[in-house]
Amino acid sequence: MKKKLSINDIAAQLNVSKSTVSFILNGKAKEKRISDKLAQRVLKYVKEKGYKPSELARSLSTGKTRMICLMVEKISDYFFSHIAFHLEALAYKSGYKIIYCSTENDPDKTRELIKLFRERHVDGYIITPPPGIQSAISDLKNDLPVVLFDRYFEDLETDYVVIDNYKGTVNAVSYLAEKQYKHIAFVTLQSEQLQMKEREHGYTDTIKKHGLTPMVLKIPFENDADTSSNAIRSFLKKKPETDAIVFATNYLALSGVKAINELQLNIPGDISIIAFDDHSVFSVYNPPISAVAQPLEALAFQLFKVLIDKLENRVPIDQLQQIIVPTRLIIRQSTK
Amino acid sequence: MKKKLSINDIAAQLNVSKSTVSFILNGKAKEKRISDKLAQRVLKYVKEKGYKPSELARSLSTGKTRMICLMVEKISDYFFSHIAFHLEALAYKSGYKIIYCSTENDPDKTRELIKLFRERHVDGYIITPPPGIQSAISDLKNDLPVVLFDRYFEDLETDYVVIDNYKGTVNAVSYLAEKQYKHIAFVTLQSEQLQMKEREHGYTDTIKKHGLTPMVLKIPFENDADTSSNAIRSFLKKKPETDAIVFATNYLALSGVKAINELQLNIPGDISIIAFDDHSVFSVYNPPISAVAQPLEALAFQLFKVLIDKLENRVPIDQLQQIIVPTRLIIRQSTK
DNA sequence: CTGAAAGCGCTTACAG
DNA sequence: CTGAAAGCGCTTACAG
Repeated sequence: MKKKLSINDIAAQLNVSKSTVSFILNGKAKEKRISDKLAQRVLKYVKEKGYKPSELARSLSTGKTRMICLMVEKISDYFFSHIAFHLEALAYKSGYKIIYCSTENDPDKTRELIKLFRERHVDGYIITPPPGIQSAISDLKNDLPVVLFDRYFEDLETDYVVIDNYKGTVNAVSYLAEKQYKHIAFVTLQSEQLQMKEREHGYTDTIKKHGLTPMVLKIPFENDADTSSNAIRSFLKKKPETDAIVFATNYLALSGVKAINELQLNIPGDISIIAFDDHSVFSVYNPPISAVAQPLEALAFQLFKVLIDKLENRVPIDQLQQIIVPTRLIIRQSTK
Repeated sequence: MKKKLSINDIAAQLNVSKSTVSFILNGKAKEKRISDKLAQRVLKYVKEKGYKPSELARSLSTGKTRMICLMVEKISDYFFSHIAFHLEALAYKSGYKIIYCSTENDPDKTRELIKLFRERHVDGYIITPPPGIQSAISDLKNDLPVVLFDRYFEDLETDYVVIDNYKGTVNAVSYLAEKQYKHIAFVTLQSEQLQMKEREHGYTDTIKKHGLTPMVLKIPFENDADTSSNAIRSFLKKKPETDAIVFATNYLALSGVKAINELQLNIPGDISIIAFDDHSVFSVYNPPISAVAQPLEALAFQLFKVLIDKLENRVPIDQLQQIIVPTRLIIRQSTK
């Protein structure tokens, strides 16, 4: 392995001090009133030699690592892996790198992860917090920029970027109600997470507004495809009048389709469905499934903007930035 | 923000030199014959104060960052995001962190990314290489451990972990042939990638072995769901005798299902299908889709093992490690 | 058994 | 306009 060049080598070769080289490399030549001639000479040499300063040394010196920690519930989920993809593109343009990790919604694991990333001095955090870690988040945000997403804490003031969960189900249910569906059910998870609560409220409020009766099925949070489709099947047997279902997540909708098929019912002939949270397979499904879509790229954009504005001091560290991104109702063929 | 403790503070408080503290913290107390009493005192104090050495400073000093670069085609793909998830769990246990990036199969972007990660001194690389970057990979692996996965180069000796693509389609086609299907088609992408070639060879060889006639449809690499399902539909119109299809990727299979539905054909009544590469939605699809599954966790395990064995010098740097992981044929209801 | 010192490769206040 | 020097927070060969 060929020896890596250091700024000392460059300085020695060129007979200038390494401060001068450093200033030139960091674009402070003008500011430090270094002659254009010298600057050009250094730049040319550096380019020739393909010298790149060590980010490590720079980090130790500046205290900045240009790394962002992306802490999601599970990186392999459709939603999170797409956010990761879009964030990467944005970070790339700004010279930041992203380290990810999965909390699996476990508060202890999350606290441990935060500790580990602090040792590595990442500059900022993007987090989908599990329940009960308000104090860890609070400590963290005292020291570094933190933006929560997907969910936040009502009892903790933080920056966050979320979608309008409430409005999302309001739109879905309103659409169905206006199409004259009379027995619109809601299938959700047993979860205290804010975003789930809000999806449910959007459903309940809209159902009532239209003078209909709410029918809610709650499935245990830990479930596999079979247990949830079984639960949905028995629910439908008990409520055969159901003519439409709004699902609180995309995977619940897939289990729902399975249950509906098993009951030999037709979508949308017998039952129409709308899923919260779009999925790339929905458009190639049979039938293509209507969805309340989370605008992934827009979310990632807002997330990155909120964080980078703090990292680069464009927004005061203590100024709250709370962004609510609207959802989009995509009607495909799973609704009449 | 409370001032972070440094090793100097610890040493000063305890009236010992920082070398001693460093040795104790790194478990070299015995080796350096430091008294148990002193060691205990230091450890206790460090624990009390919650002191954690700065990984950054340690990295600059040791030249190791305990970071691994995971460079995949696209982090949001089902396959890659799941590999990322499993790798994270393994890395976590070993004290490594993972930085990801997406090449989008672009050689120039990939070369640029490698350059950026080298500046950051990551310790090792896990890469799904785009075509034509043999020389960049070759340079890289001269300096650092690199393991390719999903695909590799026939003209470059490297460590790699791949699945047995050839055997994967052999198994799928054999299964169908033994079930007496006579007109088994293969739908793949126009791609020169090794893994695609091998899937195709597995198909062709097995078809011939059974005395059948190969029918191959190649869809442009850049495609959306509609163009591919259109292509499949016209293919099926031209070859109405087709009684089974093996798809080279999971998304092609979804497009295929769409095309088959549009033609009012029944799965598996009229046409049976098997997809290469399982997907979490397959089991909740209508009908559930049979698949040649890539064992995600096993792949991640092998990948990590190959890399970590080199990072920790358990395997000589120049000893090639080339692992081929078998696929698993999962029969669901899309085949009779 | 333990400490003083050099070194990793940068940045930046300070001095001239 | 430019350089010598300190500092970021560690590790580790060397000396005693």
